[in-house]
Amino acid sequence: MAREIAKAYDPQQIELRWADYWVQDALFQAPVRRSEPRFSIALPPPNVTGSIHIGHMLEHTQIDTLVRWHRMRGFRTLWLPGMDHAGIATQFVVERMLAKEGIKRQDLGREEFERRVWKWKEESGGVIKQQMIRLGASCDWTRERFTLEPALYRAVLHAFLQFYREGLIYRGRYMVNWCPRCQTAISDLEVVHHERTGEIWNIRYPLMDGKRPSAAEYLVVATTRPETMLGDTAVAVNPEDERYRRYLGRKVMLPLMNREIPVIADSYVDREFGTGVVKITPGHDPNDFEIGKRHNLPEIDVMTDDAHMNGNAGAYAGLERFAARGRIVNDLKEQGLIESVKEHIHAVGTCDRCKALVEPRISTQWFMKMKPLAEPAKQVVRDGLLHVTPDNQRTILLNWLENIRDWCISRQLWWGHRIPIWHCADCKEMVPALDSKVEIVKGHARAASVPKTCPKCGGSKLAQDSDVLDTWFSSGLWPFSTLGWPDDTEDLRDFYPTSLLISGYDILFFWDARMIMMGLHLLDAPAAGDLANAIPFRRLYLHSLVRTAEGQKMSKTKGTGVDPLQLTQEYGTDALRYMLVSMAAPGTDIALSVERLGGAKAFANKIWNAARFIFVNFDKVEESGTNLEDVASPGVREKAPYAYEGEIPLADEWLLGRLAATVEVVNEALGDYRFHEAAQTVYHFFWGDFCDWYIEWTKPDLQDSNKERALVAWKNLFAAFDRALRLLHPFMPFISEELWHQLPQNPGDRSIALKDYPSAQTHPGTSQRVNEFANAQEIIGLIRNIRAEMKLDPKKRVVAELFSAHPEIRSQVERNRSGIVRLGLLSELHLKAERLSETGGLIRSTGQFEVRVPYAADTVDAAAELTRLKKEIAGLEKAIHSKENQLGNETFRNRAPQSVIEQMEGALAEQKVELQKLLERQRQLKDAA
RNA sequence: GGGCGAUUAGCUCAGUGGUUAGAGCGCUCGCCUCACACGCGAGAGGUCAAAGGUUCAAGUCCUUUAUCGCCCACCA
Repeated sequence: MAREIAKAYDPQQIELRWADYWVQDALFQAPVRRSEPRFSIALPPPNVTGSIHIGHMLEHTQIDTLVRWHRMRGFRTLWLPGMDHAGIATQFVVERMLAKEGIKRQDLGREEFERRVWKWKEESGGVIKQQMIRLGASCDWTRERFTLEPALYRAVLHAFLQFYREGLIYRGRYMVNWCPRCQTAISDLEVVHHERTGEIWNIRYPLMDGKRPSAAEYLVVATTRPETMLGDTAVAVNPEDERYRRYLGRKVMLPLMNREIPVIADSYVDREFGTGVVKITPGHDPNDFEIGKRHNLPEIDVMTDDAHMNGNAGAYAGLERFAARGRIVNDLKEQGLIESVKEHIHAVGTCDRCKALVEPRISTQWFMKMKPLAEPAKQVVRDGLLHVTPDNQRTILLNWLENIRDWCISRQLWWGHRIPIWHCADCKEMVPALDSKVEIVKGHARAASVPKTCPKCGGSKLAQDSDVLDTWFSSGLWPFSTLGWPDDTEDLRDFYPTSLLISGYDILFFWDARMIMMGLHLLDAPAAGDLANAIPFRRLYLHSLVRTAEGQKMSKTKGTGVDPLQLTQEYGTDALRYMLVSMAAPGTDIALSVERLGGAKAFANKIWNAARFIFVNFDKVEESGTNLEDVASPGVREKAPYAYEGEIPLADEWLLGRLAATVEVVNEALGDYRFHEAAQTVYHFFWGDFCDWYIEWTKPDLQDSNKERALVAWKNLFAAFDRALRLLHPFMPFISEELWHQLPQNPGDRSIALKDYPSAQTHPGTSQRVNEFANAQEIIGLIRNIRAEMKLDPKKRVVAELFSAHPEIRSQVERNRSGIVRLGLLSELHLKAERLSETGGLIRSTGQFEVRVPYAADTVDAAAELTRLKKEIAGLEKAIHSKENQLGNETFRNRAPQSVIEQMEGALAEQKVELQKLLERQRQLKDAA
């Protein structure tokens, strides 16, 4: 019966089918509480802001490769998926959509707006899940989580209340980063600094002369933001600065505002910079805020939430901040108070999300004390309880933890976890939720144990804080909240700490560091000091970022983003996965390459066609009465390799040896996240070893008229193919699954993903036989080289001669004569008893043997051959000299390891023999000419 | 301003102190050989950014320089 192997490899035909199958049958549901070693990993939850991009694809491919690899090696494997509500980002997306209808969120009101965002979340989350399924992520969808679902809201409440009780969360009026577009405070991390060329204005502040500003005396201050001067409450000089000492205690007139402000001394001021006089605006500059505190200066906020000038801005009230700047500069000019304007390069802070210019501003917000939390985190990172790859990221992380500052966790948004604090309208007391219970109202969670009366004044007018938490607060709980924390669940006991976190290095501080700190703090308590079991992941791998072919960061707004689904349709998911993984060397970003993608597809195509070869040819065998079951059933495959006449055929043994070696390299490489190395090794095994040599070598055996011989060949081939597919599976899950199902399987075996990974210990092969095959390969290579050099008709069979001084090699050649003859396209192969003559033939040689194809004089370009020889001789001489030098060096002989010396001596001896041959051929060729 | 990284074949990049430094793509030559032209076979192509140092031995470790990136940072 003919197999159904389509003539052309068409990933579209197979991938969707298996993607659905894997999910429908819940093949990747993680079993609880069994004895095997476990491997658990939490998916970095994608934001529900849209769809999967190529960066997710890289991340998911790397995770999936490791997850499938572990699962196949017998680990009880959990990959827990889910999504992040992504407060500010999602709210931004929905607001933008509403804006197209001309609606603002305030028009809808909080409740209706939240309803709209939920609706969006359902759509976007659904799309992302479908994409992930389509891309073959082998996660456990039965455990899918969402950061805003009731169980996770409960975890947030629990964590918040604990931190609050412990005094690690506090509320206060401080300078924060304010995004006027998003109209919320944002954390330091969410401010992205950009170098921009702007202007710096030097402005004269007249000194007060009694009751009136002096016409002649003034101080010059510099500013890049003239609009903030309306909030100035002092000017400052360095206390050591002789130039200005005499002005201390005097006042200047703040231009435009007609406000007298003092000249103060503060060591913060750099005498060397500018004029050495600084205007102090405590309401709009973080440093000035600190100085203001030191000197008890008033703080004047001159702007509104949306960055217009407010009532404190005098005549400029109502103007947008940059319009105000223009007007102010103009007015100062008219009054002759601008001393000079210069171009100035400085870093401006922008909102990570919406790119608006961030305004430093005093505001009442919630903060988290980070220093106490950072200490244990530093410890686990420093002591290696948490293993970080690449290593340089470890330093970066430690550095950041060392310099950590408090975290502003409140956001003036509507989409997120509402802060579980109630404010008493009468006495302003803050009352936390009584416990972390949640109730479901209209399908969504909220705190259930709401305080009804104020414990301080007994008042009953309690209103919940209107702010929500920074989205990273809930993300920070992800590795344990998803497993049921704060309850002591079976999943939590079984899968926590997770084995590994794979994330992009761009969110190392945002997310990874916070998970470490929060996990250590919140889960440490029961076991008192047992950091190793509180840590949220034992290993951390920071993957690279995918860039455009030009090396630019991908960006949707610039249109340089790439849709992975589209690439999938064109090249296949397996090809895209393979391309990403094969380029994923730790620590280096990936430039997306269409060429590499094409190469990856060619690889998939190669695999497909190898399968076609096997099955199409087996059809012919089947016609003669042998069933597929007879040679390829799981039981038959398992017992391979099979021997013929008491000996395992050379190619079979060699191939299995290569497989074992490949598995060993793959295991080591994946264990160290060297995905590229693992992928390339697999590639060379399958293409080079399996297709180019093994299949080519065994073709005649498969058709051997001796039925027993043929059956052995088929059995070994099917077994090898099965193992090769399993080797490939973590990298290319779809094609390997598809082809694996073409083999007979036990009824209970539902997927290759649940079968064993090939072992490096099985049939590593004896070095003797592996070497024998390698020699045959080398001889064939020499023959082919001669043929190409002589420009022989590729179909023309020729006579060749072979000489080797080693009896073992001579007998090897006898044993493998037919293969050499066939792959070298020879008519005859003569084993000679003495060195081959250069005249009348073209010779290629190694230290071990030499091969000669006799020629008619006109088939070879003697001059070209001489050039080639000369070059080869030069290279060889160089190598020999360097070895002789080293070996002649006494210190080398004393200090180098014995193995290195022996290896070198062996190689030197061989190279010397080879050099003699080359020199002799050169001489003969010259003589003939 | 502080920190981190990169510089290797035409291009994109691997490379764990130890034989004459590798891969993919591209290039050259020859082949539609009954699995595959997304293929087969054979080749060409590199004073490893520069200089100095450590070492028996350096693409690999150290120092300096140059160029290009990235991250962090409150210099008006």
